[in-house]
Amino acid sequence: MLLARLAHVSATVATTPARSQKIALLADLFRSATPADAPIVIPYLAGRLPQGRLGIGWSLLKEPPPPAAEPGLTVQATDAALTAIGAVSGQGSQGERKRLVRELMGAATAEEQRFLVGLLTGEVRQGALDAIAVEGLARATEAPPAAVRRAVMLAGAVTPVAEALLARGPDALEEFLLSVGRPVFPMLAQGAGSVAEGIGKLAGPCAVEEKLDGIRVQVHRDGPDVRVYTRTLDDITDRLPELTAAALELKDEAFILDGEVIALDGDGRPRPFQEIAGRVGSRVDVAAAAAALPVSPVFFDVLYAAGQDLLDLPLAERHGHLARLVPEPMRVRRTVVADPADEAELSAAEAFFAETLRRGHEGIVLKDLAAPYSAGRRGAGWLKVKPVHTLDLVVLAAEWGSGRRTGKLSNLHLGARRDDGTFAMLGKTFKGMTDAMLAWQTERLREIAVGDDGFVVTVRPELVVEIAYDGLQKSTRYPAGVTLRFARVVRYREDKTPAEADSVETVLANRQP
DNA sequence: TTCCGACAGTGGGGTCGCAAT
DNA sequence: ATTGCGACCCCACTATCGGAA
Repeated sequence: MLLARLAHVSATVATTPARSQKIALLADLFRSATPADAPIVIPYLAGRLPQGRLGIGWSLLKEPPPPAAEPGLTVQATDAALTAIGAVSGQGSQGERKRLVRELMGAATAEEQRFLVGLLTGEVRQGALDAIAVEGLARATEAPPAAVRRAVMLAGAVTPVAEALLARGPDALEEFLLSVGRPVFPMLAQGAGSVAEGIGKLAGPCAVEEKLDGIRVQVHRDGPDVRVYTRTLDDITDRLPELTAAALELKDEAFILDGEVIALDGDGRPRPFQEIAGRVGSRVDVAAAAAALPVSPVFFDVLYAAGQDLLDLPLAERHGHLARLVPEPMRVRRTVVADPADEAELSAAEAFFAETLRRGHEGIVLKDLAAPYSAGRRGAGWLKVKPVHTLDLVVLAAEWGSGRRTGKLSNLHLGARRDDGTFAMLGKTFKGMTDAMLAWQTERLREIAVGDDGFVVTVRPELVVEIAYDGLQKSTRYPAGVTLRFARVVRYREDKTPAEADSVETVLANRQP
């Protein structure tokens, strides 16, 4: 198959708003893929490379060679070229990689170049990624969509499922069972505004668990063999020897556990997320990193134990297995609300939330005790509740948006007031704005603009905006030495002048101990 | 007919490792 | 030694489609 065909379908999908139509377009393409093309075509149309990330970013792609006039690249030749690029490494490799990338891009037509840039940077922006591609695969192979989705979640990737389906038809889905050693996509939580709101939404018996601010891990043990995976199913076993040791201490021979890795002070308080992320990211000298910051796993779910797949069991039963398998200090703290209509239980849940924050943790997760483990879904069965802080900050500048925000001023630079009347930038945000706010702020900011370099529009510091954020983190980038975590716009405060905005002192005083 | 679940898009900061400067 | 880039950790929020209610 020619790459031109994929690129054209991708471009068509991008301009088609209806999801049903996107699925039909993808299914058509998948049906005409040969067995050799399919393992390439399907991930490509899901916005993924079969090789995973290749270390090619904007810097290697920003000045493409002139496009080819006629399409000649096949899908398989493209895949072979990318595999070759991925294999180049070591001193002086950047020049060779650049040459190979230019060679590939030079063989591509303009439409193919656009597609390749999206694919290589991970931004295909066709309004269809994994989920829609999986629907298209189901349509093309006449397999039940729900069964295909489940197989993909259990396989941890689309490609093996696609290959099996195309080779052997819908019956092949039965091969995709939960198995120890093969990671599955973890279940995720949705947000809730408050404890009461979350419990109300679940509308049934629920667990209230501490939400720990670390790195999500899935730990597999099969006899002496232990593997540790991240949320995106990267294998990080070698970076966290403590987890292998912990898993081998448990009495069962085979299990899959879901949990969080954190680090604790001598007095039991959690270390900041940044430190744990640094530890988990350290690959070169693991022993030194482990000595400097030992980490502990805290488990909250079990997917496989006692020789069985537990995914479809209700949480209440899975937790029974967890409690049997994992000793209490290695389990997340929790309480249970048996009757959401019981005022006393509700206030106990509120008290648990407050206590969790006092202990220095991020928040809580409310979990429906009847819900199965929905691998890979941001299911309604788990709801996270975190405290929200707000500040009134001054807009210092704004960046021109991209994609559907092209032509709109989008990403705001936020400043806190200093005593001398200047402002200290605390970070940026593009979140929380409706289309109407985006249009309004574009107009308003242009009125007070003092400069535009084509990327950033600097403005007179006159507009005050209320910003919600999850907390402060240390920063070397911003002048106050801190930045806002997960900042988002709540509303503009046209009733406030910059002189009434929050000061740097106020921000630092609110810092968590 | 209205409501709501699931997706995709639009980017945020930090940290590590690697290659180039 | 320092700098820039890319991968991957954490992530919030809005708009939209289409099935559920």
